[in-house]
Amino acid sequence: MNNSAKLKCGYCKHRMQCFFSSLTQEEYDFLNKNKTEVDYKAGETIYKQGTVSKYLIFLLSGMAKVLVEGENDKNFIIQLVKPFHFLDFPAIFDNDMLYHTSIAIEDSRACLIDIETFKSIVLSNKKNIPRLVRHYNEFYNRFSQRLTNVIYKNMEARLADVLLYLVNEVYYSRSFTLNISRKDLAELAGMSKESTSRILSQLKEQEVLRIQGKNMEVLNKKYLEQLSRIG
Amino acid sequence: MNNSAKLKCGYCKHRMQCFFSSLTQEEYDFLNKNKTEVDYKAGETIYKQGTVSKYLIFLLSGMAKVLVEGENDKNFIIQLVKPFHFLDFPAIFDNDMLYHTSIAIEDSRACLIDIETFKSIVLSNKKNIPRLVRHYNEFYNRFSQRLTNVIYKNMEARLADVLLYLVNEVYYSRSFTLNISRKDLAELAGMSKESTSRILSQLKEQEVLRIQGKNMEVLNKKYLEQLSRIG
DNA sequence: GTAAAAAATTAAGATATCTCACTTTTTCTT
DNA sequence: AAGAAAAAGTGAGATATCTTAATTTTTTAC
Repeated sequence: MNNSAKLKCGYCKHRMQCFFSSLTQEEYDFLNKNKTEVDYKAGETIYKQGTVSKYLIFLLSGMAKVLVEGENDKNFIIQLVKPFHFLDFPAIFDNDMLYHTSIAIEDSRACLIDIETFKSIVLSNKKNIPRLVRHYNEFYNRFSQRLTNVIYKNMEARLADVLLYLVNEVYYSRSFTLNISRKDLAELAGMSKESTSRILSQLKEQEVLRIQGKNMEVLNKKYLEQLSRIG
Repeated sequence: MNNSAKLKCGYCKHRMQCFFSSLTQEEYDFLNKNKTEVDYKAGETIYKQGTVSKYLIFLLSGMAKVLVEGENDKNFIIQLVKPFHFLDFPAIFDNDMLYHTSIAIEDSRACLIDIETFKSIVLSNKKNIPRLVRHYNEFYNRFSQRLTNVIYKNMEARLADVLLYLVNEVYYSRSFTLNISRKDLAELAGMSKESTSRILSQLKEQEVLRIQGKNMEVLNKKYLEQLSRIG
């Protein structure tokens, strides 16, 4: 990982998509003074679960996965993170711990925001509070969703959910080139990579998917939506 | 459910254990004017997942369970809530939705705090923010823990976790009288009630537990802790 | 461009967990 | 206090999912 020219948040054209969409000029200046930008190569670990962080990490380009590390190289991926979103949020105003691991999927650039700076910006103006609380709501909602999926759904339904997630929230298209491995797909669905392969083959057979290596196209999205509901 | 005399938060002897431990006298007065106290009988539903709430619900006495409702009467209990803690938190500053269902386990009394009042108290003084954020951290941490348990652990380990939870965080004693059913135990561990019964019998056989109906005693806590780790 | 390494696929047997059906115990109702 | 209803316990067979191992395809490195 190495540094290079920093973006100036106050002038950033992506500002409106970002958590920091409506700060004052002083707040932007303060933020800029207390952030670092860092590059990560695909496969590189951004942070490890159980460590204390000095930063809030915000993705600027590329893509990363946030996961729970289990034993025997068995992980569970909670989400794929895209630019202008935070990776896992540390326990601010508490022990600043990070509860998950994050790994770059593509070559990525992240903005590391000093936690104390973030806290003082949040506290400086009460209009920032609803924004922060909505962030927690989203997080909570996503987590709740993931938990429900794993508990109640069978493999077919879980994999259908993953495919729909890719179409609707990651690639925004029914046809895409995967930047994650089959093992990652498996870890998103919370099952073994062998079961993932087998179900993908079935879906290909049934002409629900077209698959050629990393290229995929969802031919029958309705069917996936049905699978997601009834398994 | 029926009302009766309201507690005055500002004079409540339990104030220091409560979320609202350090408000100003005006804030307490404002809070008191905009809350309702309601009684629930054991088994009564306090709120349903997917509904919008006008209140934050804070438990004053008794006990409640917060759960995800699945199909065919198959639920997953996220936590048991004790007095002076919030039940599931609605998505404030957003759609005010509740994502889980809550049911009273014992006859209980809850304080229903008007959401707008809560929001204005939170925004009125920045010293309230860290308290709120810590609440979200706790929630997130607990959820993360639950997800990990369900994904990585086998039945023995999950049930051991539930028993340790009861000892360490619910009854604060190695011997206790259960106020929840075997089905609830199963729904805490995320498994069928038959499997729960079977494993409890095994643990009794191995003299890890003493069981007489609703009375239980953990005889070998070390063993449960070991089970929780290695399954 | 070829060899080596890594990733993906496939099939078969192993295992964990669930479901169903039945019995026993406990709780509730009158 | 008796009978009915609900909850808990038990065993056997069914099922979903994983694991292992062997094969094929893709990627990487020189």
